[in-house]
Amino acid sequence: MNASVKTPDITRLKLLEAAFAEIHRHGFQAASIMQILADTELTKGALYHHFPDKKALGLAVIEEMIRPRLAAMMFDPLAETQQPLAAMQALLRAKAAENAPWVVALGCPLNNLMQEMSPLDEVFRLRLNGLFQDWVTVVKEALARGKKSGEVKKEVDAAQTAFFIVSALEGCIGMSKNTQSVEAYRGCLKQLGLYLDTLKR
Amino acid sequence: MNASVKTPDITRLKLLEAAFAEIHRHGFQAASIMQILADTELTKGALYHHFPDKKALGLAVIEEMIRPRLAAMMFDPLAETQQPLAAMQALLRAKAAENAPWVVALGCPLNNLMQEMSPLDEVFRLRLNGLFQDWVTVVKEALARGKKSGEVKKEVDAAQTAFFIVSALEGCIGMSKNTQSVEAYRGCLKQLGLYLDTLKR
DNA sequence: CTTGACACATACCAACCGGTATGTATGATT
DNA sequence: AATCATACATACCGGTTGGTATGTGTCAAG
Repeated sequence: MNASVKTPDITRLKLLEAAFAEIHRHGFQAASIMQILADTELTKGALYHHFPDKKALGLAVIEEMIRPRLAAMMFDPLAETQQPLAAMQALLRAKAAENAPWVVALGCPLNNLMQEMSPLDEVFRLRLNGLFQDWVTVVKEALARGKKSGEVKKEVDAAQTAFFIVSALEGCIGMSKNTQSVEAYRGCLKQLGLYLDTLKR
Repeated sequence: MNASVKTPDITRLKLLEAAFAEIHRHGFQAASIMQILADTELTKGALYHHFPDKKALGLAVIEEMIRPRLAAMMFDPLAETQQPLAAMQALLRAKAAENAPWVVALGCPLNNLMQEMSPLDEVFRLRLNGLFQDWVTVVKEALARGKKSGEVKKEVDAAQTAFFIVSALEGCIGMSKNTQSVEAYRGCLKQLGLYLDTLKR
């Protein structure tokens, strides 16, 4: 009956991708199960076979879709750098250089979910905060290495500064989404870059 | 029948206050009309007499609840200062000194709505962005005055920097909400303060 | 060849949603 | 005193939601 018979992991992946897109567009609460099924051309039988409920689907999206993307984009480039400031500057320049930054249209998937779900559901909050804290930790340890290598001022509080950098970046993305302006986005990234310069020794 | 007869503006205000709280808790889409009515001990007749639909109620909350509060808290202190950096530092210290910052629990009402509604509804986005831009403009003009008075470096791009400052602040609040940590909140505000110092001449 | 687990599809449901239509008490106007 | 708009209250409605119960085709094991 189905075109692709007996390929459960592919089906699951299709559901995750569609759910990721739908959640990114409308948020978790407003994300429609029916819309996800329409996008995937699947049925409720398939979805509820792979996920016990909507919440589990959302959590799976966080762990299996958002986390790996964020890791590839933000964690890996800072993984073992001795010059975190230069690496982050390069990262910001690369993001600013995109001709159609997708984050300006719909924002950062992680931040969107954090703002929506954290005050509403403790399980969601803990998962999202775990991912966020991992990010902050990556930046923090990179800054610590930068202090050792002499790129970063010794006075810099690595933990607080890392938290602030990630916060400011998410803030820039969020405000640019609201403004719907790539120009504002690039300007905000530029100012964040200028701030990073002040951390140099 | 009703205890307070013929007091339409009071009724309207009660609806706005309850709607503001409900929206702050659950976001606009998830805000329940029935819950607002339960909180106010009113009925649908009252609500739909004062507001044509839910959307109009939400927009009224933005203009009549969020805007004045934001203006009192953030606009007025910077209105005519010649030392914007000092004024903002004082503002940040005051916010950090609160023993139970309400923004850590539920976040900034403006930012919450921006993140949720901007990609979904253009009317909402324009209203929210209007308020946000007013905020940025207040900061921008304060920075401009600071440049004139000699407090702020001349190289500072007032417009971009103002956008960044507000973005970073909203970012700090949002991330702290997610972390549910007053300590993180204070640390983030402190780092924002250190950034402001770098704008000094 | 049969059995049974897996991977779905179909049909159905109670709950809740925003919104509306109608009824009614009150106060001001004429 | 009669009229009428205001300011609500009550009852109701269609649509959508997430979720479930049941049916069915496929494949692997025995």
